[in-house]
Amino acid sequence: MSTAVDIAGPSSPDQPHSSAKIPNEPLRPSLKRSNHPYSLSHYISTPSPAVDVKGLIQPSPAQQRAAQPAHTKPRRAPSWPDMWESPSGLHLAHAAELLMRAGLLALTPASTEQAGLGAQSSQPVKREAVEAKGDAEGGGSGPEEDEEDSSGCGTEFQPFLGAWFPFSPALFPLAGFQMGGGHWRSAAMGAEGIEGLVAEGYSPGSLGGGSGGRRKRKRCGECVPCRRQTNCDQCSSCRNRKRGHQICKYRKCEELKRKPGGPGFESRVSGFDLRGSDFTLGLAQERSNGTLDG
DNA sequence: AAGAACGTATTA
DNA sequence: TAATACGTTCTT
Repeated sequence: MSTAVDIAGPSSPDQPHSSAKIPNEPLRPSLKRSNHPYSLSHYISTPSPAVDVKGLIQPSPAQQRAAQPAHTKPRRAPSWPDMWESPSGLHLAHAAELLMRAGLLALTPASTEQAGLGAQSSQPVKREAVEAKGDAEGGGSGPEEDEEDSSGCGTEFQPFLGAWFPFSPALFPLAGFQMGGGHWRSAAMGAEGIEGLVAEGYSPGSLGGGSGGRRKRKRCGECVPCRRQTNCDQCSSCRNRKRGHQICKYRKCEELKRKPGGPGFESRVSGFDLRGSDFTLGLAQERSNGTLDG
């Protein structure tokens, strides 16, 4: 009896009726590639409205206008990515502020220290903001500056978040939950986490929200259905390809069949402890236990 | 709940 | 620009 999990399945590779464009490689090169051409510093230094961190603190009038509802009601309630991808980032910043007021969101030691300093004199914070602004605008920065930026991003990123980014890095997993579905990475990984996402097939645009649309997950390339190279041409998806826009049922990635976030998503979020790094530590533990992915 | 239909992101 | 296919909504 041949079942759906049989790689040969209803249509083995020698059968002629695989439809139009079946990749020989089950996995796209972009998925396999571990070294993404873009480093974190690229996204930091690349001007992008979605990465305009300065705008999170003091949104320009234009950004504030953009944040207004302005017109029609959304078809559905904003999801996490929607919030994350807000042109000004105001949703997330606002949420962070509310959490901070509620005492749920602790600043990193660096940030509290900076906050104290800022109470007396906002100079340090301002200076860093200005420097970061220069980076973000990337205006006139020579190649040597790029070099410096990329080499130092590992050490710059943490103060970058802790000092004047108005919320703890612990918020990043919140966004990451939805961003990556089963592939999200903890912010405890810092730059690695983000670059990991990129390396896993998330285009710069999808990460930064460039196009502002929803992001698509990609097939894992490793599950049995992904390994199939031929369409069955018999399932409803194959027969109804023109209208259905769906991949053959026997080739549908197991990972994509699950809801983004997967089982346990709710409990992980509800058990989220924003204070301190307990949460990120827990995530690391989960990861090492192998209970996180999959 | 499952499947169909559609919108649209992504890729070649 | 067309093809592919993921995500969402609608229908059964």
